[in-house]
Amino acid sequence: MNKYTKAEKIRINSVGWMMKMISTRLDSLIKQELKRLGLDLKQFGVLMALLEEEGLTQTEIGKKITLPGYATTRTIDALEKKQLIERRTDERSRRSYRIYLTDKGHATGPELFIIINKVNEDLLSVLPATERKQLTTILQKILSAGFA
Amino acid sequence: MNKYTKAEKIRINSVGWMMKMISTRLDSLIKQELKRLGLDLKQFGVLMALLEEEGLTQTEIGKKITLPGYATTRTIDALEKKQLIERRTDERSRRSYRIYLTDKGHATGPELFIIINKVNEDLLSVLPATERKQLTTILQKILSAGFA
DNA sequence: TTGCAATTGTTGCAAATGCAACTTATAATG
DNA sequence: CATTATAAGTTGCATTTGCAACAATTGCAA
Repeated sequence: MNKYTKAEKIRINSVGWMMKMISTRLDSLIKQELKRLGLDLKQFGVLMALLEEEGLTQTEIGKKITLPGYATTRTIDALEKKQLIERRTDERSRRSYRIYLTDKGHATGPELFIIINKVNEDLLSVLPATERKQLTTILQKILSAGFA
Repeated sequence: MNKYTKAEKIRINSVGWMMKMISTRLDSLIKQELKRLGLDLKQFGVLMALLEEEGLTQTEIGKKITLPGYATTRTIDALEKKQLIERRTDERSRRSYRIYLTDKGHATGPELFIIINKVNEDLLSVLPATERKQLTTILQKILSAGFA
């Protein structure tokens, strides 16, 4: 017979389970780093989306970072109150806003990039370059196939 | 110059970011599947931990699935109310419980395994066997190195 | 042994979350 | 056009969450 129970085999071999474990840890690390900027994970996500492309609607932002509408609204409320972003009227449609970073918002960019790089380095530190590349390629493949 | 902004490069190349994206999607898929069992993600985690090994203390369960103490308490409260698990006194220590699955709890095992397998299959469907193996190996390496 | 520190688990309460309903605006259809 | 459907965004409210304080027990060290 086998020295593992069924559940143990699953935990050890399940890519999904392992990804969730790692992701939980990533959240915790990032949250920790964000604390000194006074930001939370959602705000971080919205800022990253806008650093990538400004002038998005709220819905577009939500899609990009997988955030439901009501949460996007509230996160943008919070970021606007901190004066990191601003809602501008969309001249093509009166029911949507176009979201832009303020100068203060742009200034957070470098700090956020540092956090991401630091966390990625932590995550990948045990892997040689070959495996880092393999992992990157594989994840890109999964995502570009429409998963998430 | 480069056709990508800095943030876009990060999003595309960041292993951490991609993992978080995928993990969010995994949560959503699993949550969806769990709905018909009347369970949430935390309860799912606790049950998986116990299917792997019974008789753990609450703290041990929390460590295994990365759940803080207060959440473990409440999740176990809920599972006990559903009669899927039971708290037994620990004869070695009067401040901790040993948690066991009930018959009803054991019976959920196969259903949970099916969910995991299904979600994993979705996740990996675009990858050939070689890459599946690579990914598994790499993730195991990261985790066994103490990340998470 | 006694006193202090650490562990285990629980809980009150404020804050965050998620659902569903809602408003307003645009698109589509006859 | 008028009507209906869809989309964008907001919000009330109940539930869930997370922090911090707590009680109870055990470990440790003087």
